[in-house]
Amino acid sequence: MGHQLDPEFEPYFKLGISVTLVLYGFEDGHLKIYIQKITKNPYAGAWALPGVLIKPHEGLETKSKEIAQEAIGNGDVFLEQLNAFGKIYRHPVGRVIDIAFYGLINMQSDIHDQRKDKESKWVSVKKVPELAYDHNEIFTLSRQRLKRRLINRPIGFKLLPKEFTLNEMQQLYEQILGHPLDKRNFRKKLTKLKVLIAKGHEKNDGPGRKPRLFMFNEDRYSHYMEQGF
Amino acid sequence: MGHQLDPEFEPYFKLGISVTLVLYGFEDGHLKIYIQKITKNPYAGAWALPGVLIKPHEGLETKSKEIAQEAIGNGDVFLEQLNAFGKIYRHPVGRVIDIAFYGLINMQSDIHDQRKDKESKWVSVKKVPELAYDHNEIFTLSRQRLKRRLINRPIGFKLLPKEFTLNEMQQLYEQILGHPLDKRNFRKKLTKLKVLIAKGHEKNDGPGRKPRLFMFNEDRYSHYMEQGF
DNA sequence: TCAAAAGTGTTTCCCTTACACCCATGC
DNA sequence: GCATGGGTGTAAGGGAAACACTTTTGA
Repeated sequence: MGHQLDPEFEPYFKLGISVTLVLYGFEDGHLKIYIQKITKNPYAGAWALPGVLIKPHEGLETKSKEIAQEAIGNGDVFLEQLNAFGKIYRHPVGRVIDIAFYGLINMQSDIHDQRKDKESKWVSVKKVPELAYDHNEIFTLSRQRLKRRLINRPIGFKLLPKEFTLNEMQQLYEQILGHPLDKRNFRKKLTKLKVLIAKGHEKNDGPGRKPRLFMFNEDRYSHYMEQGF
Repeated sequence: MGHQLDPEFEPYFKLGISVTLVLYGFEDGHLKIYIQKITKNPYAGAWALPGVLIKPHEGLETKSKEIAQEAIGNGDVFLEQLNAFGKIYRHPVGRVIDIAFYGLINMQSDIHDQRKDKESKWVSVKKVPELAYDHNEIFTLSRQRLKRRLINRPIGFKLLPKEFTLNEMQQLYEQILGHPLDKRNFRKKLTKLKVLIAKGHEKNDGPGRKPRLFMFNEDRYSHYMEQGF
């Protein structure tokens, strides 16, 4: 900033702020999140969500995109702020307030680069291990938010490939909502919303009938994104 | 904290964090928020939401309660975190990240003390003036959140006096939602939810029939607060 | 007796839910 | 031909929305 700090304010400008990201993807019928191993002490060797401390001149949204860029080589993905986490002794180095974001990516096209500098992996949301700091708490909150958002907005598409089958989409919804859905009712609702455009048929490797492929209708999509269902 | 900061982390722990509060009340059929005049430069004389910078050992929730305590002499009110606001040049003194909360109070019983040290007032949400910093943006977001919350949770009661008439309650809902409601449908819904307990009749000063008074059913209330409608 | 506010039911429509069988394909 | 996954329709019930008049009271 270049400001000379007024001494009156001096005791206040001593906090750290970190930005943490819960990145969601959908692959092989499973909802997954991205985690990485911490390389530095303290907590070296522990799994954690990607995140960094910010410097005074850095912006929150910008930084969250940078985290995505480092994780998957792509900073141009859907991100939304979750909440601030301010437990007083949260970080071992000093007082840190964490601003958490969650992001939704399409694992087929949005991952441009798997990171090399740190050990990282995508884990099913059902098998998330113990994480460092209070990251399990952040993860839990992000799941609740994702569920709420899915009910009110068509964010599901962010997690699906360009072309997808209705059964894939239903699997995704079931995993986020945490309960099974009726196939016919699910399709009826989609039909009514008119958000889908039919494409051809996919080659299916296993046995069984070839599923129909769909894309989503961008116009309708952005309409519902603003207005809600 | 008493920590000696590792030099590696030194450039990071230089930010300021403020907590800001949008306090809502309902009076004379109007939804209102609490604002106060800033006494110090910069921005001296401008209206703003109540808020303060925090020190490294202070907690976010604790601080938001302290702000309520200073504003209305009562820190025991409903508060919920809104969002972090991180515009880089938001604060003239240095980089400040603001964590905003909103609160709901009953103006008849929760205001124990009107603050004396600063000029302050309650203004209708329809007449909120230009505010300092980015407080108008925070206010706007808080209104959206309040609306969303009202649809899913019975938070309306937080804003009403212990005993209230159905028309008062409907007015409140209409103001938060921003559109008129049908009187009969509104009452039908309330009846079905069984959240109300009938009390006596109020003395009405003007002309017109005496309205029935109601209290809310605490058990039902907390049930819906957890589960949603 | 008039003005002002409170109170009260019915109908229609649409969305939600529950539910079971046939179709295409690969092996 | 059989196992595997994909696809389809109908009926019943419940909540949402539209809609207008009567009652009580104070002046």
